[in-house]
Amino acid sequence: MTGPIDDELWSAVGDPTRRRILDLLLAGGGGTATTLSERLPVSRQAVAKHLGVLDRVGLVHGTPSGRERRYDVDETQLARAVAQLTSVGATWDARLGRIKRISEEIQRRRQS
Amino acid sequence: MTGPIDDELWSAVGDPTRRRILDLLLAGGGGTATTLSERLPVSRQAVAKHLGVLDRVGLVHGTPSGRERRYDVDETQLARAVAQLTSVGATWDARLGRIKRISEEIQRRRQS
DNA sequence: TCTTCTCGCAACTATTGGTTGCGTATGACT
DNA sequence: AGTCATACGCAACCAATAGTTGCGAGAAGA
Repeated sequence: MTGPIDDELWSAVGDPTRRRILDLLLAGGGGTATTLSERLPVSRQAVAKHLGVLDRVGLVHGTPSGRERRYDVDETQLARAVAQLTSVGATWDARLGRIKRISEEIQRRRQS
Repeated sequence: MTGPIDDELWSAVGDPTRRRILDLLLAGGGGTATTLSERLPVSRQAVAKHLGVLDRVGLVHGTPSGRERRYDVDETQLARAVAQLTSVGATWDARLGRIKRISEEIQRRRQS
């Protein structure tokens, strides 16, 4: 339904700093490495590196504007990532449910 | 609703190999480092390390049995992880929706 | 012009996911 | 019992990455 799982997308959103960067970009409607680093506990260069990997996997898009480079979230790609998160979650959930039903079944048989 | 986001849990399931290990444990009803490594493209020691971090964050539980150590999924903790995945996904989804509505609103105002 | 700000590049460190090799202990077989 | 096979754990090593600092360059503004 959601296509093959994209490991790059996962590891991109697997990093806590990158998740916070996405949060900030969503909340503030975009931003630069400098403005983002002011609200994060890491340096501007660290943020720039993260923006680089987010850009490479397509979750954000950076456009140079004068002496600064503004980054914005790619909504389509983020929606894709969200779909994959919920998809994997649903798969595990289903397996957990099946295991629970099976173990209950076994218990029932033992008691009879 | 789901409590604070647990970065350790996230980075635990952020690794593709660890996700596959969880898949295999769920599908096979547990396993050992050796049996898992037979179905994975990495060595037994790599799997053992991953099982170590999964154990530390509580997603699996290893019990020594004779000369082997069997690992099983902690269903409660995995359910917690799934809840966090879907929670973050839902948050992003909501923000995406809000942004879309706002941008549509702005477009509407421009046209009038 | 001169200053200031933001960016990008380079060097360096720590952590982590991966490997191989080896020693040890437990289970199995004769 | 004695031996063989197997599963594990530990250590050393390598590559990639998340982080740091320092510096040079280019655009904006006084």
